[in-house]
Amino acid sequence: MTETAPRPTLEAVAERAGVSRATVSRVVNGSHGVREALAERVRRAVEELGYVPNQAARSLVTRRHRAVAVVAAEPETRVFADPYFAQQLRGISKELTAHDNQLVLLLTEGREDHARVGRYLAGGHVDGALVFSLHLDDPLPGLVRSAGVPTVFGGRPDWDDGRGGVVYVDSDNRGGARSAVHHLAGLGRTRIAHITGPLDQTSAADRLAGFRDVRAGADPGLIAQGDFTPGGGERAMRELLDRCPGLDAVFAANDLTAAGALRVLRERGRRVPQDVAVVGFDDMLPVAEQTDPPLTTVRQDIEGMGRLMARLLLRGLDGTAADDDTETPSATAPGVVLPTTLVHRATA
Amino acid sequence: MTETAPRPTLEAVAERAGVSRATVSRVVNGSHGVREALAERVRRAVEELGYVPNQAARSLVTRRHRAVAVVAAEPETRVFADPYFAQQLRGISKELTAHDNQLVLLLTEGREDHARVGRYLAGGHVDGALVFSLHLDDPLPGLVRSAGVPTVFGGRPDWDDGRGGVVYVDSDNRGGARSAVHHLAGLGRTRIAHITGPLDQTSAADRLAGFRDVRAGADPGLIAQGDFTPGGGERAMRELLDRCPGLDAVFAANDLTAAGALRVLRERGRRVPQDVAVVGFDDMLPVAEQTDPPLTTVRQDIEGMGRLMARLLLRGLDGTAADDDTETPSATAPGVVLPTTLVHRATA
DNA sequence: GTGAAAGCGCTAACAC
DNA sequence: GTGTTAGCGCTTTCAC
Repeated sequence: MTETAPRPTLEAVAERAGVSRATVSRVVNGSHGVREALAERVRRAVEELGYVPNQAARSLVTRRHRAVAVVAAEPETRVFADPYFAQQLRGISKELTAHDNQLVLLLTEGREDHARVGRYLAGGHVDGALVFSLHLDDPLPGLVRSAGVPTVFGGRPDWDDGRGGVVYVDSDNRGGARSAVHHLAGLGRTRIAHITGPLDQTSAADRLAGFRDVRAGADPGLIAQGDFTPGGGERAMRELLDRCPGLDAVFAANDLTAAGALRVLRERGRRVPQDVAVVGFDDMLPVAEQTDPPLTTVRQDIEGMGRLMARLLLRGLDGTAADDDTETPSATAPGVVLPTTLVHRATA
Repeated sequence: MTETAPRPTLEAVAERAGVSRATVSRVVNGSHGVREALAERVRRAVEELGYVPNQAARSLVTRRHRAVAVVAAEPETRVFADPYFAQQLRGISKELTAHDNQLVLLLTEGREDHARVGRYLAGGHVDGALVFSLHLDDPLPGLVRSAGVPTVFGGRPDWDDGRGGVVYVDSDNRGGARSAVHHLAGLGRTRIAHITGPLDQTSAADRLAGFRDVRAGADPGLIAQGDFTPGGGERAMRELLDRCPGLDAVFAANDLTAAGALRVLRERGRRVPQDVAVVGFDDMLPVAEQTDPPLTTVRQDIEGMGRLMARLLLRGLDGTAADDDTETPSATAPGVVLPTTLVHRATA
């Protein structure tokens, strides 16, 4: 653990370049109206001294931090159960980095942490927040609101279906579900079952809604609750098979669930896809490609969601972000819903 | 995206409490030598105004940021392939939070990012860094060194086997591997194979070393290279079976590898554990409990590693951290190696 | 014990 | 165009 040497200041650079601090500041911040000759001298001095701006001093006057908080409830969401959150993080990180912003990670473990996060956000330490709020009664959204920090949500917050000006990014869960079920129906399957996710999460609720869109009058016995885990998928599949031995297709709310269902199907002697066709959701590669047989599933662009969240936030912060990108949605849209695509493998 | 209101300053609190800024500062920072009556008045004013210290202003004078960078190479490590890194992050987050430090996440995607990270670290934006460096020729460690930031590494850096003052936290990979192989031998197995991880990572190399410690004269044909993925495990297992059809045990370098090996074993008609006993490494619950049969494996306390890394760093920064904890290692130890334990399930 | 005052390093008016 | 100046909100000697 080496001791960190005193860094050169603007002052030092100015002296070395034989100009004023203001001029150095202008050059460093890329503002125009500095004669090229001078600018060059300054740049050289910066280089020679290894000058790096002191962000604390800068923040003190600009009130900008070039930092964004990412808030996620760790135990409640499936944050670490599958690579879902990790991929979003990756997208977020890329986008923030591209615009020279830092990522401050705030993980909450329970109620006690909420106060801390609220205080931090309200403390004006970051310019904005990216919040993952997937549960019905999540206190986080309210907290963030009252903290008065510009925020973009990951996943449709259930408490705001279009009224408020809540900005969020989500996958087209409902449309994706529809396409999955349509595909199954197109295969000639008539007894299509659905294993849901935990229905207090909007993504799970939306996928169920999509299923119902296509199978309006479906036998309720063909719907079983899962929880986005393989174990939940197994339980639900057994239940389904007991209730409706004649089912010929299953739409699972996510890939992990489908993996569990597949195991039970094999255990019960059903051939996939001949006897029972299966479609998942997510297209988590490590899961979907490793199932036996490989899983047909609905792909969502998870990393893209993360990138978009960051982009939207940055854009709200100032006119700085990614105007070059065609994906940028209309400025008035409260929520942005990314399309999904069906990936054909072997289970349906 | 609400507009953020102007926050109250120290000045405002001082005025309200009828004292000087200095006194408020003392109270806020918990320094002694302020009469209780005054202190109480100040606290009330802080409360009423909802005062939160401006960290930028504070950092400007103290040169401390109460922030730590976590640096990880995203594509190279298996950061997001399994929940390994996520769990470490969780441990780190908990520990940092407990000591009121923030976590700045720096993900690198390739060479281009190294310069950025180096600049950031050298820029004095954080008080220290937690760096995950698992590869032989990783440029990150060097970068961090020259940035002159207090650092703790995650995993034994290969380029420093005890000489320099490098602080790191690692699992007892070698000892854990030994216990796995001893267990297999204790079961009476005599033709024990090993599927390695990518040998440019110290963890994989150390596990191989542990295997060799116990099976000194082992037939080289009983060792096959994997890459910590299920696919790699499958390939290696096939290779092994082709070379030595009579093998009766396999020690896989991690659980994912073991999962792949298990599939091939079943496909080739070997019963587990009757014909071939299998032991993994990591005890990643979603994997180890879901294999068929459930996997016997070497558990490492991943979250604990993360916590310890943070604790060590914080301790180095000042005398602030976790002196209350018995796990804190001796001040002179360059690296800390956490014990592993064998978890018995059904494969061995 | 408490207050007054001097900066920390930077940006942004405002002069020149 | 470039320099001068006044703070941003806080901690910290140093008097009292």
